Amino acid sequence: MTKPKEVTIYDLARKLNVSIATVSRALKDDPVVSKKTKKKIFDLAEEMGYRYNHFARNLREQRTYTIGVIVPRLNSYFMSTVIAGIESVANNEGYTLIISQSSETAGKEITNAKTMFNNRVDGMLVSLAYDTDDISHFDQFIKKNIPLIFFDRVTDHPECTSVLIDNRKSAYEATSHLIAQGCRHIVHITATPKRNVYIDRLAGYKQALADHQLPFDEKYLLINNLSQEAGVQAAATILQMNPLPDAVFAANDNCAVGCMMALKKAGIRIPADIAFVGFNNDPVSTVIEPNLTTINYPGYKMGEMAAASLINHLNGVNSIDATNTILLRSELIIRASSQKIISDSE
Amino acid sequence: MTKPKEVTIYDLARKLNVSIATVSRALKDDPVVSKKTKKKIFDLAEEMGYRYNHFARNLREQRTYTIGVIVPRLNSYFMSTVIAGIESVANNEGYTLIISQSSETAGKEITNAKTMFNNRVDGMLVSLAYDTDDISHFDQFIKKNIPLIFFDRVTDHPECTSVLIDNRKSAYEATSHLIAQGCRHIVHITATPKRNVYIDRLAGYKQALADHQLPFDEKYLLINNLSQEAGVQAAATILQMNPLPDAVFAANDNCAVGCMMALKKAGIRIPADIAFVGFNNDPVSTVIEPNLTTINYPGYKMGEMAAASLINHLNGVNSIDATNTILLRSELIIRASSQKIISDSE
DNA sequence: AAAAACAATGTAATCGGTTACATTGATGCA
DNA sequence: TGCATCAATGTAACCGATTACATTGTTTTT
Repeated sequence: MTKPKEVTIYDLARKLNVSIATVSRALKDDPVVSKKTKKKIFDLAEEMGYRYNHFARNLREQRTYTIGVIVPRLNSYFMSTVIAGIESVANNEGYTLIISQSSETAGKEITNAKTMFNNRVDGMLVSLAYDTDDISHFDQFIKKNIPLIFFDRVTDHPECTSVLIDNRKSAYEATSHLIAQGCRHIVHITATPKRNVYIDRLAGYKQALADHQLPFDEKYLLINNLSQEAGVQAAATILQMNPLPDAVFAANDNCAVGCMMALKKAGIRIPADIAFVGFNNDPVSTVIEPNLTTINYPGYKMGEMAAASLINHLNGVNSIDATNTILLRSELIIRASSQKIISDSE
Repeated sequence: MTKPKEVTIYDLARKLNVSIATVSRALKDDPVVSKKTKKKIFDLAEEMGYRYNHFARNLREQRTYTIGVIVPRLNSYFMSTVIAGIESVANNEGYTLIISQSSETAGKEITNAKTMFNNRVDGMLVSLAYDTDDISHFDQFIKKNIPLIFFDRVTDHPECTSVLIDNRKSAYEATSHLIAQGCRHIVHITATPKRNVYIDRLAGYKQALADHQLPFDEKYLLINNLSQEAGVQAAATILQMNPLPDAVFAANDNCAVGCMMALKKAGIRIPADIAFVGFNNDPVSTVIEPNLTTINYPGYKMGEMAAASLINHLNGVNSIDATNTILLRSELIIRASSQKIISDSE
């Protein structure tokens, strides 16, 4: 029941008749300590089951070697892939992650930010919630010079780097692809245009329409929370439209899938009657029938890039300040859900 | 560029002409400090932007208020739901989480355990990787009296509590359901029987067969890693079988889905030719056609229970030692993929 | 051979809290 | 009035590292 006493550098020093300074230096492999002494110290540390006390160091160094991560949700394929990328880099560099989810609400995001701040993270990686309006809860970090990097769901901030894809271009490609398939009445389902990803995808959609002399019709713009259920509701709305649209471009795969299922149930043929394009390349896109055309983008890489930038900055290797935005490549993956014209055999 | 100096209790004490002891006590709302003094201190702390230094406390108290979480993967719907449950409880109780994934490999799990240990977590919540054989990497926690709770993928350990469902019973129900539908040649797809979840599901499957006078046929037992791709390969194996089986009970939904898709492509009708039951109630189970019959179990609740037990134990409220296992309820959700006999209309 | 240079190690202050024990002043009671 | 009691606050040791600066002994230089 009683806790076994921890071994400290004092214990090691006493046993070997050296000073704690020497032990401390030896343990961090300082070249100033002789090889012989180092070996003795390493061996004894091993033998006595010494373990490093981060808190003593943190207290002294005023650093924590901890990175705070706030994501909208963990249970999306994309986000957990990003986190895997972040983790691989962070682990490698000796940083620990504190991960929390905002559950898409600004309130939880604010709470999480406060927790991170009080835990004195050395840096922050953030992807914003749907409904976050102002980002003043991140000012505390800026004020204390704690670097902050946004990824995917970013915001324009003079002091922060962003890691993301070109959402505008991707949406442009998706929409153009539908137009090339002969679609003229294209619905766009997206979330409240607070987040860059939705603003930009909408812009890309509009641009594609404009470039092909198609009018933008407000009625074809459906705003919801992009959940699968929201997709089902969107289907109901679509079924009321007259004329029926001939394509849907949804800002994520989940919502597209919900919508497709509901439309199919209503007797709509996909892609013959309505073609579909989603966004994210979620695994579900290859389960739904017909398989969903979507935009693929590198989540793992995005996590790696964000973490690497942050850590480089923390280590003073290169400053974040110079870089404002890191854009990653994305691509349109064409599957059956959008192919009205069968061009190449599969 | 220079870091603004942090405000400490010494600064507060100096400004108010009280001792640091009084400030420290006031800040933790110790009743021994007078209300007037407390108020003064709280107000000044607020005004000066004081923030609590966890590291000083941790160093002194030899606690970290941190819980380590190791899961096989984050990007599964089930696991991220569990984590959401853990997080809600931990946050509420003032604990911080360190989350990491083993990526289903023992090697990574060992590394993660070491990291957690060196970060001096107060307690551990673990769900084991596929291929973890021995769990000696958790001995270090036991030895230091750091409580350890397993959830879902558990192991029998005299010192540890487990939180899970009755996998045997669930698998028994699933299999019995298939038998009730008239199936006689039931394939079971599962993972290496190292983890309780797979051992128990297999046992439940066998038991159901035995109770209905059906023979257990080794050929009908397919072992793989339960990924979607593995499901596709399983389909190829199934197609070689003679006679063709009339049902598949897969130990997770993902694999079932992969298998179903491949079989459908080969012209097999589901459930007419082969009925399907999965496990987990992953969202994908309602996307696949026909919708997948599966076992639903409460991930969020499981996370809550595991975290609550651990924290109660840490706070000395109730000892873990007494409780060895916490079983949660699970249920069979019948959908189209297994209904050969249409009993009730939908 | 004395001085300078250097390698190896030691001393002691510091980080910011917690808390056992000590002190102070006010109140209660005989 | 004098002593016990108690509420409120203070003093100082402690947690375990880091590191600037000091010290020691050895080697190189002239």
